[in-house]
Amino acid sequence: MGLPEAHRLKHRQDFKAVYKRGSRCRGRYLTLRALPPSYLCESVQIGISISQKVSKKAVIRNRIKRQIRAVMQELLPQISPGWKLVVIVKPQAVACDYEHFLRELEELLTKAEVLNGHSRRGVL
RNA sequence: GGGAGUCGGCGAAGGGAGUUACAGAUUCGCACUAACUGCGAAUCUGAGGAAAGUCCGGACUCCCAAAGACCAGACCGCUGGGUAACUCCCAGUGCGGGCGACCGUGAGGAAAGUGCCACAGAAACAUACCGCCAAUGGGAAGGAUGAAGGCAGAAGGAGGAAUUCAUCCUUCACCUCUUCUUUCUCAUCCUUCCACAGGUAAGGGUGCAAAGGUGCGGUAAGAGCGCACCAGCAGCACUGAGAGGUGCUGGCUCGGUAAACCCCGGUUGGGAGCAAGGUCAAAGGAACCAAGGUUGGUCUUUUACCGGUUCCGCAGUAGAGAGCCGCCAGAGGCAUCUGGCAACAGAUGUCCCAGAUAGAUAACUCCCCUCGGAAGGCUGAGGAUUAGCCCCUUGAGAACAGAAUCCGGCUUACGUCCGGCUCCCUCCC
Repeated sequence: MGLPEAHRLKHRQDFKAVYKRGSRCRGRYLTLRALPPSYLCESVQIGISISQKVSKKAVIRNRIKRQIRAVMQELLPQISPGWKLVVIVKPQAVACDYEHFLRELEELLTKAEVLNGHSRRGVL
């Protein structure tokens, strides 16, 4: 995984908690679930969910995951600490490339008020 | 030059550099308490030929108590070799296909037995629908010969007697016998016709398949009925390690199906699978079921094991999406040599080459290369045009596809590139 281990969302309970109590933002290609910080966790934890409905080929699913991870890595400094995020990939995302994901995620994170305000104007 | 066959190689995204990140190994440093562990740095490594399908064969692990014999079951099926093993691989044999290089092959037994062979067809293991034949038997017509008689006619001779009339004598007629002719009957033979019995399995038609095939003779017509060649079968000889091959002789012809049962030969404990399994703390309690049971069967021998299931609870850590081990040095890769036609084996040297577990390879920048597109310039050429070079901009550099315990195969998907050898056709010398 492209992200440092501290920023990974690994356990089933964490995923369940995000699905149960987190807010939801829908985009064209992705859906973002976000759980606000609790005082126990300090770092941002990110998980990615991609089902076989998106593509039956593991190669394609892996490529999308890697690209999303790369985007998150770039956006990581701007995210307020403590959030737990799950990115759900929609079937339309098969045709996307890195630029698409970057724009979409920045939009979704802003919508969910996860970003700490210092938007990078240069990217857009 | 074109087409084809076969063998092999390669296939992170053309080559290189860098930045930011990820995973593992090793080393070092720091923290810590001894370990485990955590943090940081450096170096190295980081998906495939199919990683895929999960179809075979194994390694490994556990369960079924252990061993032996027989049976059952399962699997295999041309020969020889290779391998840990295989339904895999190599070399060959037979058969089939191709002009050929070559390719395909589930290839023991159908003359041990049983079964099945749909539809069609007369018949699918023994039959005769159409057809062919008229030898044999039968029927019809004609002819020839023969035999015995009957009838009729003619001729001849001989004999006999009654009645009527006339006369008196003969003839005719009548009866008997002989010969000839005609006709009928019977028998035999010949010719022609019929096809009722019969002969036939050449031909037609049906079918995947129809009683060895072709030719000549032969026959009433036919037929291995005879002969020649071919195919099949049996025997013998030679040859090969073997499957087989070659030759000779013989009698004479036998459908297919064994991925139907079966027969023959060979091999073989079964099951579950790395979520296997092992390991880690100081403990137990409750409920229910069972009271000789444990390998596919039988027999024998010896010992061995002993209740089972579910739920609750258990410390800093017993984790259900899982802590550590298993878990990556291996039937390993590469090179050379030796043996072998080869598959492969052996020896020596050298190398370490993924070990994740929400699952590691990404993002970006720069330079060069190849290809495509657009605009412009230069050079050679008489020109159209074409070729080369330079500059600018933009795009592309793939397809199938992602390790999950590990190996050996098979199958499927994909693709250009590259190369070797071989065959066929055409052209030139």
